[in-house]
Amino acid sequence: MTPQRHAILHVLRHEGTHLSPGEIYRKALDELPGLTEPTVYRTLEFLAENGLVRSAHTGSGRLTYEIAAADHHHLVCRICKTEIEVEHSLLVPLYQTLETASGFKNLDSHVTFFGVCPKCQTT
Amino acid sequence: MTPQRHAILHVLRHEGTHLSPGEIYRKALDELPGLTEPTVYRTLEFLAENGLVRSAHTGSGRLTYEIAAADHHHLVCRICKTEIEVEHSLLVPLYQTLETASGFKNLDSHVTFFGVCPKCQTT
DNA sequence: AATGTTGTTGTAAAAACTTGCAATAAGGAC
DNA sequence: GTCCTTATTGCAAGTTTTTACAACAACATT
Repeated sequence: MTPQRHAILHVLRHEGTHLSPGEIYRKALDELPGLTEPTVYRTLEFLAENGLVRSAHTGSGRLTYEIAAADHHHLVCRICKTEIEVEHSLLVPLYQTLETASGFKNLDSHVTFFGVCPKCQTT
Repeated sequence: MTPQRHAILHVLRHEGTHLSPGEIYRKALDELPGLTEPTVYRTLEFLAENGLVRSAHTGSGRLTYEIAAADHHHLVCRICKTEIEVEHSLLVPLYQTLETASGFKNLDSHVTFFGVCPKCQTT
């Protein structure tokens, strides 16, 4: 655990929500001047591989990171970008089906679904 | 339908598989010299919104595009990147649950799941 | 203590992607 | 046909993300 990794983890823990690499970089810079962008990207990748943070896809194909907590997924409104969390328990049946059907194991516990939220359905 | 859109659709139809925006740009350039990168990105977004192509997330959070065909999803091996298709029918129960639980509608029919394929499980 | 190995970082540059804006083309109203 | 509106494109510049590589620190071996 290097100072860089601590700083980035601290930012994510403190913010509590998911942030883009750029946002993380700017915030972590306050804590650790001299930190560079490539390090942030590499560190986030490292932390994600080791289960300390989670990455989530945004609609536009960029990654966003948040501190690892209880397994959950995201459901994002395509129109207004409102976002709600989905409990992992809802996916368990699907995951069992997928594992049986494909032979794959260890399926990712952080998927982002897109749809249209109740508010935007009426507009 | 502009020449740009035709060229890009043609590339995707011809290749049959999913490609990155950069690959699409380089291939479409042969068909339509003068085509520019921003146009490719904007066109892909447009075609995806109108259901002519589909975008899929890669592990690293980039988008990849393929010609729209029967609804399906992807299951990608985190280790060796092997990729298999998952029929949409397997997700139908989950989607019904999600829609009931959240009020969201019109859930996206192109999700990418990550896991470890049978081959890589033994290694 | 000296050496070698491994892993992490910063630097510099490249590649990928996005944005704002002016020019152009296409279609509708009159 | 002319004018107006809307949509799409290319250009130029910006931002974000990735890559290659050299320097450095930590640690094990001898």
